[in-house]
Amino acid sequence: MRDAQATKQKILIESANLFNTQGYQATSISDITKATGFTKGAIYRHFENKQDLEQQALRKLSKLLFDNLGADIKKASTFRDKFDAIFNFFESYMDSPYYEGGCPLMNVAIEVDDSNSVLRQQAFNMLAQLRASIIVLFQNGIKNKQIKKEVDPEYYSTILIATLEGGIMMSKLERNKNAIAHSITHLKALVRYISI
Amino acid sequence: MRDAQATKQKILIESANLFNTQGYQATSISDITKATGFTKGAIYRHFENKQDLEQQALRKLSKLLFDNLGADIKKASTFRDKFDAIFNFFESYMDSPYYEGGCPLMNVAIEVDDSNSVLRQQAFNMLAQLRASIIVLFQNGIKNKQIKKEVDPEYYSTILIATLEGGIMMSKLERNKNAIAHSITHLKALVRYISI
DNA sequence: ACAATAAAATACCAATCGGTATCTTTGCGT
DNA sequence: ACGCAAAGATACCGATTGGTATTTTATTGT
Repeated sequence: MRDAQATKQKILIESANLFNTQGYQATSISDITKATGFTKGAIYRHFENKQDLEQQALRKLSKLLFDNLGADIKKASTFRDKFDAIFNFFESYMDSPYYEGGCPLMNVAIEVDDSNSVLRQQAFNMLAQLRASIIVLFQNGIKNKQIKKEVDPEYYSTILIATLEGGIMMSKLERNKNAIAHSITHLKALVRYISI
Repeated sequence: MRDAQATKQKILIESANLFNTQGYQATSISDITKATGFTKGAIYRHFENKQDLEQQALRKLSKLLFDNLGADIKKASTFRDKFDAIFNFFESYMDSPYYEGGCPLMNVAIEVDDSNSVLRQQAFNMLAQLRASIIVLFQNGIKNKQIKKEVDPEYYSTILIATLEGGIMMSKLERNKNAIAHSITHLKALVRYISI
């Protein structure tokens, strides 16, 4: 047979890219055939329907995101460097070819507000996972006496994510890095402020 | 004749609502006919095409936003109260029936990344207007010796908007006010910090 | 070498899209 | 009271949508 696994991955990668840049609803199956070179027949062999493809594509984006972010955090040794890894990761949304359309989490969160949407639930889970991994950093910082013990990890993780996501949105809209750069500068000062 | 002005306004209001909740591309003309009770004939009498309707609807949302926000800011007397007015305004995105779909600026910014899109340009202008009006507050605060003179208005206005928009996104996704509430608490502390 | 079968291409489907041309209704000026 | 023009309804258009049934192509085991 032809390499079924390879074509499925290609369809997944290309459609994830299109979904993240143009939007999920705005991307048609025929858009994906053009991008992949495969026909509808190939696509519907590997995916039940468009919803299924959307969900699997987002899962791929999510995995890519957390794998890379997790690796970057792990690579950093000091807790301050770990936060910098997060900041750099978000700044890379501006020029990384892997996430052409910006943050997949935000893109889905804004596009989908349908209550019973699986996509929405996936975005919800992504936010939970992102917050959880940041909370761990704060907790470890407190445990290791690098962060003041009265700091509320849930509170500060929320501030971090909100500022980063908002900064990305602004920088994408203005097509320059000022907003995300300012956001990161501010968050670094904040981290310094709650450090011992 | 029937009240042409009234029907145009109704079409504008209902479509603005749909665009802001479902998305621009995701809202079809027939969606609008169902929401307004008018037929396609009526819609295309008042608007050249869907793009034209989208642009006029967004302009209406933008005007509504800045009229209300401007009035709230004007009503507040002290500079601290003026900032609170901004914070309250963003918090109201969570339950105000006027902006069911969240912040129109962010919604358009995320949905549209087409370069030559008029909608994108409108969102860009909205961000510029929002930032400008916040910068004025900082400048006046400095002039009146209520804010430290070394504060950079452009920098802090960016932080404010980023944190608020990000907080709204998170709160919308999580369907509770924690994120936006934390964001506002943090920004209030920040304003206090740069106050004299 | 050749079936068997999985993978992908092709050809179609009804429904819906944005948009237009035409017809009907409404209300104002006279 | 009536004609006229504006407002809106109706009926249609080609293109595209997501999806399916069927056919062709390629690979593997024997």
